[in-house]
Amino acid sequence: MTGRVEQAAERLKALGHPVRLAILRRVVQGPEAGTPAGELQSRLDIPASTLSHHLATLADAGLVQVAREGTTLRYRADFGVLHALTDYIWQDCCAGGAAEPPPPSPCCDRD
Amino acid sequence: MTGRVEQAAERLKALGHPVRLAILRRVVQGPEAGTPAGELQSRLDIPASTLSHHLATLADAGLVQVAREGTTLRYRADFGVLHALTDYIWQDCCAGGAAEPPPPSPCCDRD
DNA sequence: GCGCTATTTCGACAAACCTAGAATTAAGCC
DNA sequence: GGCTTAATTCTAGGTTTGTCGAAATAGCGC
Repeated sequence: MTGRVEQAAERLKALGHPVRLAILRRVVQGPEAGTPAGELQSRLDIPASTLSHHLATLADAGLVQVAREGTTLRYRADFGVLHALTDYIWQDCCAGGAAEPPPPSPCCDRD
Repeated sequence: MTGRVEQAAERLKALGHPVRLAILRRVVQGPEAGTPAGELQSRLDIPASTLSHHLATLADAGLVQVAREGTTLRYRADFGVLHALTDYIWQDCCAGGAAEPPPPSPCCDRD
């Protein structure tokens, strides 16, 4: 069983790489149905195997989800997980600190 | 020169470790003047050298600040940096996505 | 200066990560 | 089945990380 702290750490680590941050940005700005891996590859101009590796890291962390559509795989961001992560930082990690946390994101309740 | 993406990635990576997350939590919950390294060490029960290594990682990333007080070093969280980081995720990385970002933290404007 | 305490730096080792070319699987089409 | 495209998995390399004991540094009091 993976604890909450470990899960948050895994997700933060997954975000902690410039290429993966760039990937996520592209995925977020892409269509809601998901962005094909090939499109990410041509846009970011990195080898397909390297991209695939980073995508797997993001997917393993639960930050993005995959869906097959014929031969192409579409990746889309999981905003719920992303939200839970930033919430975690302020609610579970930094609660009780000297600074007021930001509001617990009452907006953005998709899924 | 380190770009904004690289900086955000470095900070996220620094957060992406269970022990460092635990350290940060302790530091946040400690006194505003900072928590001595020795107290962190006894509370978390990890070797001093290991702790020091993680503290250096957090400090290099700018997430915590150090201040000497006699022979003890006090570590305290930099909430401004922490805030800028969570804001970055939603404003610079995930802007324009399908989900509404959380409000750009109108509260908590310390620093 | 000497001793004492708090903390870091050094050194070494194993484990994990990043990169990317080559080989492989998956799906569709003829 | 064979061909083509899309993407992953395999394999291998060099680099970075995590851990921790031992040694070194920093500050204080005598």
